[in-house]
Amino acid sequence: MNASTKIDKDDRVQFSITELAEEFGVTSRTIRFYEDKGLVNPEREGTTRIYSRKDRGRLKIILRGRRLGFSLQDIKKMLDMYSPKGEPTGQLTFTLQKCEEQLEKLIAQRTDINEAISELEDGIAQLREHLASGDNVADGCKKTIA
Amino acid sequence: MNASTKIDKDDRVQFSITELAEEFGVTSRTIRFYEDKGLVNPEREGTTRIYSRKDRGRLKIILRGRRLGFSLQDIKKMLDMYSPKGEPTGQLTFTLQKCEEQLEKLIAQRTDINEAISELEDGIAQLREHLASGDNVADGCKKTIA
DNA sequence: AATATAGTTGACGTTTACGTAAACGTCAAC
DNA sequence: GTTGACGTTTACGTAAACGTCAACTATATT
Repeated sequence: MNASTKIDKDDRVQFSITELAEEFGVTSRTIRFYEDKGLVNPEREGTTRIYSRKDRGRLKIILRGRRLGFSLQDIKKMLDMYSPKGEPTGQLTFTLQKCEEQLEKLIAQRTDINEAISELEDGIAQLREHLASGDNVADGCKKTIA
Repeated sequence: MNASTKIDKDDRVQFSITELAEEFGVTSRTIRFYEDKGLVNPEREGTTRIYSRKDRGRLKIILRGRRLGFSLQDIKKMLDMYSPKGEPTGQLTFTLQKCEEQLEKLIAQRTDINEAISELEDGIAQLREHLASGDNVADGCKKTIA
């Protein structure tokens, strides 16, 4: 049980926690944390975690979900509703709904950020004026920004 | 000490905590919290906080700072460097620098958000396709979103 | 006086996504 | 037979910006 059980090289079937951690640019602590939260459930060899390709896939999904701003809770639900055998219709509509919600949130955020950016740009311009004119601001400037 | 000390109506000189809380749409607890953090320092009449117009101005600044995404710490520094008597030059350049930093952060955030939005829009489109075609997704869909 | 109203302090709770140490097991290599 | 790398569990810590609650106090009105 050595050369035969040992995996070849690149298209692995099993992965260690650190391998996946490195591959995805997170710490193993993070991956264990996801397990705590019920997002992954690797096999065990004794106590050591053994990750399958499927587990790896789930991790990929989790990480993308995070990038897209989903909470781990939402991601869990999406994954949970996926696993059953047959019709993933429920899961699909759920995911779709969550995606749409998130999309709206992001758009709202973008709006906010755009406003903040405008305000800041204006403020910066005014600050520069004051600094250039050596203005002895007494009480008027703070109204601009701070 | 009633009709004379009582403020007239609109261009007040003193404010209670709840007045300001309502005006700015925050709870009084929040305002006290800001005081804890050293952002405001209202007078006291006994134990009761009395906010001056200046305090109110500071609150305004604080709230705008929050909207612009500054941390309370940064806001505090901006405010702190303001109060001294003379040249607010130091404060101005500090504030300016912070503003520029924040502007960059916000722009970076906007970029991230825009990417996320694109990804989400794509994902949503694909989910819709699958749902429309009644696709019996086995393992391919989850690669899309979840 | 007693209730009502507003205000205060202090301390702990909340949320999210992990970090960080402690203390120990396991396995291969030297 | 020890070293070192990697792994495990348990559990408390962190950061930000408040919320919540309990127990008082102070003032005003009934």
